[in-house]
Amino acid sequence: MESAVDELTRALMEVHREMRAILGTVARGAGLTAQQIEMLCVLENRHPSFGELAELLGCDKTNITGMADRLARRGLVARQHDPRDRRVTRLQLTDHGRSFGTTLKRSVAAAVAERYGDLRAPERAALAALTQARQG
Amino acid sequence: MESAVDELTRALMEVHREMRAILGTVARGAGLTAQQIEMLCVLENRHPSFGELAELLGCDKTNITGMADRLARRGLVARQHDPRDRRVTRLQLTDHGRSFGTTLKRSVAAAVAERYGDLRAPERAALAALTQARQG
DNA sequence: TATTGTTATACTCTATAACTATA
DNA sequence: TATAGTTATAGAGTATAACAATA
Repeated sequence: MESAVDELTRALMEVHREMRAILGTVARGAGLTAQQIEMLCVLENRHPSFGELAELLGCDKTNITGMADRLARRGLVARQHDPRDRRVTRLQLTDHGRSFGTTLKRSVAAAVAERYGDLRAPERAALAALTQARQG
Repeated sequence: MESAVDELTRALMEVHREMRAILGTVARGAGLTAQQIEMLCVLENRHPSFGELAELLGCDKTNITGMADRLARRGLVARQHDPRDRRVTRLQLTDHGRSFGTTLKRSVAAAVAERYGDLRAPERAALAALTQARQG
């Protein structure tokens, strides 16, 4: 018999894997990678430093330089120097990046609806609670 | 105001990103990659063909060859030829791979407990049901 | 001295196209 | 002819170590 935490872990792992497949498909169709879509989504409500981005994405800060370069080359993001600490660089969506991100989110939402659209209210509430509880 | 699907998508994206960070940290500590951990987890209850593995992991089948090679080199998985169709190869956990996977799952569960441990029982049950319902 | 972002390097993940073996 | 896995190739993600600029 499984403990409550093991059961929760198994469910979260499966959600993670299915979302990874969805993001990969959407990214492929848009000529991007899943990691790039994730970065665009993270930037939607934030203007983080490179170090903060690394922590948000769960990777080393040395990776952020190259990812930012590749997204900047496509005109989706732009570097912004922090005036209060000249060591710090922040990343921002461009207007193009923001509208492109909106299009991507619509594609992801369509795939989510197809895959999870038959969810009952309790499951949806649980998912919402999962992420909202941690913001307080 | 957000639609129900948009809200669900946002929650799933956030769960995905946080699980990605957790898996990355656990993988780093174990000298593996997040993708390798995912493959070991997928193999726990299945013995899929390479094509099925590609679909489960949301990537092209050409990637599976190299991933299987690298995990086999560490003695964690083993190829198995399907006797009914000699074109098909299936992948299996070795005994070592299974016990190693159990250790990894314990690390992931510990991180999940720390991050999501304040969830109430109803939310946990709903989340567990989230993925079980879809198997029927 | 410590921190932030960068560069150099090596390995892994990823998709596309072409290939071999089997059906 | 069609399908399963492989190989070759190129680009992207990843961590470690060393570095320049700033604090």
